[in-house]
Amino acid sequence: MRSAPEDDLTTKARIRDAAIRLYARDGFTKTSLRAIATEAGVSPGLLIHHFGSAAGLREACDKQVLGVTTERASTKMHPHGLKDLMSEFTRNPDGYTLEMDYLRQALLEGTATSAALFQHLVELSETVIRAGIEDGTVRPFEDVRGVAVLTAFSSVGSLAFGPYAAEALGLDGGWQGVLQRIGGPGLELYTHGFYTTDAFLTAYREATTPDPDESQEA
Amino acid sequence: MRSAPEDDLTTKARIRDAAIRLYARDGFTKTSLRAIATEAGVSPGLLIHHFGSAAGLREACDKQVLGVTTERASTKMHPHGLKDLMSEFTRNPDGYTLEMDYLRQALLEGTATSAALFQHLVELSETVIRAGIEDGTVRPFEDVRGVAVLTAFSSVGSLAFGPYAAEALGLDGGWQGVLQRIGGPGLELYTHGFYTTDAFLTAYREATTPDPDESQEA
DNA sequence: CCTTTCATTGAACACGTGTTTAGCATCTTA
DNA sequence: TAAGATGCTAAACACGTGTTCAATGAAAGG
Repeated sequence: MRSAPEDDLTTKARIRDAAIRLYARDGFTKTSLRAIATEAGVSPGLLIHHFGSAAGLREACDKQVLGVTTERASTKMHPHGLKDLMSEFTRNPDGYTLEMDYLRQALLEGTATSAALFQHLVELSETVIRAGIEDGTVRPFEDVRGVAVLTAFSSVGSLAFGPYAAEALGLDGGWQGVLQRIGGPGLELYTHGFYTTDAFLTAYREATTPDPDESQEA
Repeated sequence: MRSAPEDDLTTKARIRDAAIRLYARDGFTKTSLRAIATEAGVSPGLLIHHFGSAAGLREACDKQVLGVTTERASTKMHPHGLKDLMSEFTRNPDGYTLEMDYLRQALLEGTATSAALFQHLVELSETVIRAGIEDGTVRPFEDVRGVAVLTAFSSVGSLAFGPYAAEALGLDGGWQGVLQRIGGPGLELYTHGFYTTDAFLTAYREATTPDPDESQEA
């Protein structure tokens, strides 16, 4: 009783897939309707006949990519943390690259979609962190949301700037190789920390909690 | 015996500054020559008369912004770590916003400039980390460059996606407020780590060091 | 079979872009 | 003062963009 999936072999779906491919590869602003039409082997007018406008096509692509990724994410997310998703990813890295590159471009685009994407990731991080605190594997941070934003910065940063990091690390292939290289240091950082002492933290706390009677403190 | 600085009041400099302002605010692709001309109170043809082409104007802007920021960064970087730069920044946050927003756009742009910028930041992070390891304040990581990439992800992420995080945190004003909010959790994370146990790290290490004679290990 | 609908195309249009060109005014310099 | 360079403008050009429109082909339905 599927409604649309069997519709996925039509020219309309072919156009959509071609658009997703080019959007993911070259970005949204640098991809013209004519380029998509050529990629799909079709005339430019047909695109807007099927999707109404360029914005309509973009919307359909967003819906498609967001649909499959959030579906995958939610099914892989509920049981435990990111572990399943990470192992799933490392098992078949190529299965996600198209959607990931698309999300990367959407993130770099600088529109309301980018903001929504980022904030969605923050919410997700916060949920995971709270669960980790609950079962005792994650430190009970005061500002959980702040930590969630921080981890979101790392995740999103690795996705958005992974290709550049690949060059810096002498790897080839975009963010996929970077993720594997980064896993070790990341876990090391996340279990043992970065500094050897808590001098910086205590100094920061003393500096940022300026109790009004600071002279009487000693 | 200054060569150019006194030239900084001419219309050519006014055009350049107007361009930097618009580039920083709206991004490069969304800023047209005509918009810059209007902002500078000048005719479109004058821009290319002074700078040869749109690319020439862009280049001049890059040179200007990169010049002042790297000058500031190097003078503030040499003595100690980021501490001076951070305190300097928190003291007068508005003094850097224009250049930072410009760099943000350059980072999000997705050209060779973005990659160069990121890689420069990785080098800088690595230098700082190595210095920290030397004086004993930073943990002696195996993969220093990997950690440098990781910290670069965080820095660049906070710059690039700070505005979105501001919305997620209920702050207003872009990445400036986010940095202040993030400082505490960041330091907490960097001194005590994220996890409470090293279970994840050891599990990862066991999984990723598959010595060929694993059965004889015990 | 005829008709009606729909997918598809090629050419055109309006618009915004970077760039060119000719002209004008203004300032410098001999 | 006359001449020449320079700062600057207005109008136009070539080009790429998204979009429209009339025409054509094929498939579906009565």
